[in-house]
Amino acid sequence: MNRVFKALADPSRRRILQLLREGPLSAGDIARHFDLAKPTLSGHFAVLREADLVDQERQGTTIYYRLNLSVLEEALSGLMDSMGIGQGERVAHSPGLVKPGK
Amino acid sequence: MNRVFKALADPSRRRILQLLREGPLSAGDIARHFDLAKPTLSGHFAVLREADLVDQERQGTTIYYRLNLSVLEEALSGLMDSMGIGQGERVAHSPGLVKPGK
DNA sequence: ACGGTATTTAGCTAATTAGCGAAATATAGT
DNA sequence: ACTATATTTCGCTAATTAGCTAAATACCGT
Repeated sequence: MNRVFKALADPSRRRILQLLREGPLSAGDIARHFDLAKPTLSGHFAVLREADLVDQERQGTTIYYRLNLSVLEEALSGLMDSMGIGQGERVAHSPGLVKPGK
Repeated sequence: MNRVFKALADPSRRRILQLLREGPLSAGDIARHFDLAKPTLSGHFAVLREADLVDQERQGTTIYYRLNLSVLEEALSGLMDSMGIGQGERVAHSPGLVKPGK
């Protein structure tokens, strides 16, 4: 859980997670959105992977990254709980499920 | 907002925020909970202040820190929004107010 | 086996960070 | 003015981090 917050501390990494929100992307796809060298991005992927925020899947020569949303949710709601934020229950907006507060 | 996540990346600083959840505490009060030198803690306070996560108020010779909950909420819900988490509205549990999703 | 594409690993540098002890500052009381 | 207490600033060190280029690895097609 500490790894998650460490991972979230970098803006590029937060941006990567945002991009993955739409669906899996290859390392190259992601790199196209940044002005950083591939190895630099690769390092960011490693950090996200170690925090378990993304999963990796090789498909031929390209590697796809997929957002692990549950880990992010867990960490954020864990922090919110520990800070006493949002003790309410969460109610879906439109076609909705009820998610318990913890 | 980047400063907030940078500030949250350190476990000691998260712990400090947690302690402040109960109410304002002096630097010394907080220091008592840690095994760190005062100057080290003072550095953490500075980071939290720069992130606007806490307010400082001098009272005589002691300085009190108060949690700035709204900034924390803002940052966390901002991230959640950008990640597509929690698009539901938040409903208070018991004696409650309704907080809009964004 | 070779050549091409995708990605990571290795090795480096510069910047940032967390920690410390010692000294400085600020306020209160005498 | 002096002493005591609370906290910060200064100056340092060791560890971590983000960035780079160059080289290595992995897989595919021929």
